[in-house]
Amino acid sequence: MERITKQGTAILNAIQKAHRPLLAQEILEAAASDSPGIGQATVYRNIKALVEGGLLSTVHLPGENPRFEVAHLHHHHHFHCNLCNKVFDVHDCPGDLKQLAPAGFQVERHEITLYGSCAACVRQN
Amino acid sequence: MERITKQGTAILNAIQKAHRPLLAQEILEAAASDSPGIGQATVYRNIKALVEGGLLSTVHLPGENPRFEVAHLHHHHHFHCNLCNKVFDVHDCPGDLKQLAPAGFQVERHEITLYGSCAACVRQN
DNA sequence: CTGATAACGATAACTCATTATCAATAAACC
DNA sequence: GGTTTATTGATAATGAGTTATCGTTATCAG
Repeated sequence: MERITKQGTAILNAIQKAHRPLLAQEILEAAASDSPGIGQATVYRNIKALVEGGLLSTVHLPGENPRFEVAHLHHHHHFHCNLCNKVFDVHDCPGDLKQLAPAGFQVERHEITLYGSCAACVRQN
Repeated sequence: MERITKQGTAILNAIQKAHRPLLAQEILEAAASDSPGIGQATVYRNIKALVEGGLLSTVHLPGENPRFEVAHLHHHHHFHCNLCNKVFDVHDCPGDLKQLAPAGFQVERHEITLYGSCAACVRQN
């Protein structure tokens, strides 16, 4: 990725504007509005380069395909809307969860996924 | 699954004795000690029937293949050991996490995954 | 502007977990 | 014990996501 291309710009823009983690498929669809006819191979190629370059981070939710968002340094979690299936960042955290683990276990890290209805879907129902 | 077979018994026994969620591969290995030469197709077939029958529940952790455990009714979470890669049940829970979500979002459910070292691995290091 | 070549798009290939196929085996009813 | 047929095991096939291939296009240094 040494050259600046219309497709590469469309892909990065799509992710930056979303403010939430996107599936490869969602990135393809969003980038296609800036760069019609963009191929999925191009999307995968660019995502891979951006992740390796540290600009994007990969978000794994249970039982779902990876999503990608602009790399944040701060600790955060995710919310999956059961109605629109979009995923949103959750910037709050209950804090230390070490005490949840059984005796003798050492907790280094935790992941929390919330499920429910996002604000937009709540309004529509 | 109308008939009781050596293989089916070995599979269910392996899962019941584990007291933790097992991958299909782990079930195959554990059942093979009771029923040598058991095929992976048999493991998948039996798992599927047991899940459909409600005896097993499927556990999804972020970015990992499904695991299977004896169906619990009570709410619980999971711990993934970074050293041995085994997954354990965590019976404690911080409780209500509704307040973590952004304004306007309705939280119905949550999943927590803890990562670190299990008691056995802590002892060995 | 022009040449070198990075990146693209279409599509084939790959990976890996899971499922289907089918002949052989073994439950379980008689 | 004999018969029926559900289940097994070996393996081929499937499916979904991702990656490789390769001729074409387009970026950009000179």
